[in-house]
Amino acid sequence: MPVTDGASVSERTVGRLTLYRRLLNEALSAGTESLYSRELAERSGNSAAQVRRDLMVVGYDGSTAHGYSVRDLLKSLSDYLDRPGGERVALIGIGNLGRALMAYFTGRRPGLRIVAGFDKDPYRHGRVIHGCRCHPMNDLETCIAKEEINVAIVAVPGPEAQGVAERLVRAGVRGILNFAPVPLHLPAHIHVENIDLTMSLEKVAYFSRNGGTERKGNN
Amino acid sequence: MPVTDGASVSERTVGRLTLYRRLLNEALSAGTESLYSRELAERSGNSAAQVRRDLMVVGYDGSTAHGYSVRDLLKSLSDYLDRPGGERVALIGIGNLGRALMAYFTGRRPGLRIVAGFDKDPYRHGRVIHGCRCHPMNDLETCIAKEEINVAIVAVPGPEAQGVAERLVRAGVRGILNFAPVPLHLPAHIHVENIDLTMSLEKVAYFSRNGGTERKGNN
DNA sequence: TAGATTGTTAATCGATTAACAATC
DNA sequence: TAGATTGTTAATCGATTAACAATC
Repeated sequence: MPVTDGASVSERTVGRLTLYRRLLNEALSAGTESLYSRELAERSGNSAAQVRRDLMVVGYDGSTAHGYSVRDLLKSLSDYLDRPGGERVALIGIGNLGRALMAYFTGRRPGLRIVAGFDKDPYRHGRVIHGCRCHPMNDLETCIAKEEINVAIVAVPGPEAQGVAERLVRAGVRGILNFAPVPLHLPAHIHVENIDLTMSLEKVAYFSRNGGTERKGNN
Repeated sequence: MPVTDGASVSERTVGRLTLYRRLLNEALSAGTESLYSRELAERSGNSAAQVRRDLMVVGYDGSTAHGYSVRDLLKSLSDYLDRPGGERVALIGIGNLGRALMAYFTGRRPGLRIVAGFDKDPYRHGRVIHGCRCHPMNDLETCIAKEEINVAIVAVPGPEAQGVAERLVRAGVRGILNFAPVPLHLPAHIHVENIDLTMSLEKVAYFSRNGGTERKGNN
């Protein structure tokens, strides 16, 4: 039974849970039916204590005899992490990066689907890219309402990102994955996850000169 | 004068420094010649105390009268962050995502250039994409040595990533930006920065349902 | 049983923020 | 000067890890 919540969970913990899920799926494909915290720790690059603490939050109890049942744990993780019925995602900005993201997410995780694309370029309107139709920006609000979309990916140029994000929030979006290299200023209840490609590459460049920072596990 | 180093700097600090640099460049474009920690704090989404502490590590002193000189601070940041002569980067995997990354980084930051692409698909060998030639995987080691490359971007499918990463390290690469959704197991002195697109989207989806986690500033 | 693993709390570690004397 | 800002240390905060009784 999943924990009745109450305690809020950190961003890092949720990240690690999604990683565990992936590793558990791999294990299941390889025919492994049960796993110890120690094994999941090695594969994920975290400590065994952290794995146990993380798994506590999803409310699934392992056994001291066989560790964790892979199937049962996957079920608990899905109950904890996924929206029942699946998550419907909008993608704003169908440039080079946007199209690559379309391709990347298509079919990768069922239950996490990009169902609508938007671009200001009329040339792209009506086109279907990787099974997803591209709409004009004017249709943003109505389309997001009609399709019951809660999550959006912003892949527009930096100067346009803040305006687009504000429109998304007014349309009812609650979470944004932002690829534009600008800090978005939005209400506190909106969750924003920034992927700043240039910043990441600059960090790698810096530490490639100034010694590795043996950070463990996930980003 | 830049600090003679000694104290190692956290990954987060370096990330914020690159963000400050971007904001300072914007300010300079807008004609702003000096800035207070408070202003940089607002724009970056961090606290003023943190901005001051961060800027201390680059060894540039502001003045109590006018705050920080934008030009001089940019110079100090460049001295601190950049490799003299610029950073030469290799990109492994020229699929949808790889090509988008080529386009994204081309001309965005001079001094941070993708100078060689690699792919196992013979169809792509010899092609020039966004000004960068695509080589066969066999040439990886020789090409990286010849081009004096220290940093690589891995955009190959998950199952191939560990093998590719090990070859890169043997060839002399010291830092890797990894887009493959697998934890890389490499020597501790190699810096690995993971960008896990699915994990990031799953985190956004989770927190879009379970309340915003008003995280400040950068990722 | 003996040995290993679990859930869970206490101790540790590191990063952020608050505070303040020195400065302009 | 008075007010605001700086560099820098101390206090706070949160996350990770170590430890251990209970369990199989």
